[in-house]
Amino acid sequence: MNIVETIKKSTLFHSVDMQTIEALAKECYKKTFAKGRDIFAMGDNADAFFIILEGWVKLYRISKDGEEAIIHVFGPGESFAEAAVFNDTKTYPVNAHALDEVILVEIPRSFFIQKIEEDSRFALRMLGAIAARQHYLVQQIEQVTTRTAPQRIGALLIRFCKKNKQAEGEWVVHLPYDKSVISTRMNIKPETFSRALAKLEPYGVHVENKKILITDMDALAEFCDISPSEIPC
Amino acid sequence: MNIVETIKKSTLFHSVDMQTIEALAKECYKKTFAKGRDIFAMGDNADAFFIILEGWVKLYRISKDGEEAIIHVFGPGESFAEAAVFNDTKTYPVNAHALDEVILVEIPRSFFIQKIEEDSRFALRMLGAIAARQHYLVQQIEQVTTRTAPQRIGALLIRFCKKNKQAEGEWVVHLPYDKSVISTRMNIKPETFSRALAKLEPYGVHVENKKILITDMDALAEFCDISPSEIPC
DNA sequence: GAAGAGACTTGATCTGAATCAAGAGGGATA
DNA sequence: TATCCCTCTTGATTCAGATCAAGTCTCTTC
Repeated sequence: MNIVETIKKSTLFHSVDMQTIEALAKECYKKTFAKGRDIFAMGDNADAFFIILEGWVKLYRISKDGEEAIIHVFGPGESFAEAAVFNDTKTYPVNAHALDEVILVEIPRSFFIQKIEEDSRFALRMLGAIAARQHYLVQQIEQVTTRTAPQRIGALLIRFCKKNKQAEGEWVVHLPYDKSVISTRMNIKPETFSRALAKLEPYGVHVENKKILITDMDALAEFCDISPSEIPC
Repeated sequence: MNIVETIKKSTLFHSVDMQTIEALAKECYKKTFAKGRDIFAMGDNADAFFIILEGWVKLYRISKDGEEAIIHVFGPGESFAEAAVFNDTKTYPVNAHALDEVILVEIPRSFFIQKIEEDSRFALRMLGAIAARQHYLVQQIEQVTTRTAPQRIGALLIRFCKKNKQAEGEWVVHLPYDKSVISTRMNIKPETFSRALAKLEPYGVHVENKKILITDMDALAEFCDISPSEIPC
């Protein structure tokens, strides 16, 4: 997939016209990071943000007592660190880490800001996209506190399903990264994650290493308190 | 306090020049809501957002099983529902409720968008402000999962202190709304809230109804894992 | 293919917060 | 002033998830 296509498909830019995207693409760089490499560290100068072409990136912080807290994990088509570009401090507030081999499109701050200044419609689209992400965060807060671990894990599986369609009535989810990463991202200990996944068996969730088979989507959605509109079909 | 001053003092607009604010103020309306009134409901057309002159507003949702989840509580000088104005759906995703007598400045969507279109520096400031709010939400998620109830409550008290300076070494916090609202906002049950507050006594927190006296800020900050830079002084 | 390291699972126990239950205080109303 | 209602506190119990501990499985590396 080329840069223009990637940018156009990303959630941040999908409603931006091709002309703008082509102009943007000319100013961007494709970068590859090997598994385990840091893309940037907390405190680094935030002079660019990123769209993921391939691979998975985790954003995390280390608390004073050495605990890692995963803020978010981003996959192909998603952008990250846009907000940092507008920060007063102009530095990244988190660390970014490549969970596997990652290919990114790097969008320089300078060009992005220039684009906002000269094209108000573009600025409005960016505002809308960031507001949408904010809405997602609000939902996250709601979920963390009102749902049990099995419910949250079930909801995550359903979200993964949306990307992998399968034969009628059955879905196969291939976990894109380690369970320990997923559990940390969800603020669940690995032991609890393992047990919670087992508790989903009665709702048609069958686990085989990183491959998960879902045989009864309706029962799972019901258990997780997911509204019908959010179920993939 | 007049409208211009209020807008200028709000976190959203504090870095915007007076000329723009005066133009904005001409298009705004001052509105008063009695205690207990709804300011808007989930699903309503989002054709304005608000800055609080006086009083406290809670944003909340009702889950399918009837549970109330408080997303946020806003006080004087703060703005809310800006993000809804940029949403694709263009409706409010939450309910807003007056916790006491509330005086608001209502900023119409149309004028706001027009302003963004004609003034790119203004657009950039808005992006920055929304990005900052996003940063706050990320911190919230981190706090909810990594800190105990007493730690989170202590952190809240310290945040309240920043607004009420007091005699050397001692602070008095007057809780601006009911403890039950605070506890719901923090996703803590009232019983747990009461007990957690009692657990802060050894760190110099003395409770007398809605008045709270803090005699040892350093000990409290240490217990709550608050960095020195965040302690008011 | 054997060895080792890391990822994952399973079991036992502990703990923080929710829940259930009852009572105390405070402010509004008659 | 007495009554009522609502908020808040306190106590006893339960439960979800964390922690501690001991495997098992899987993949890598030699």
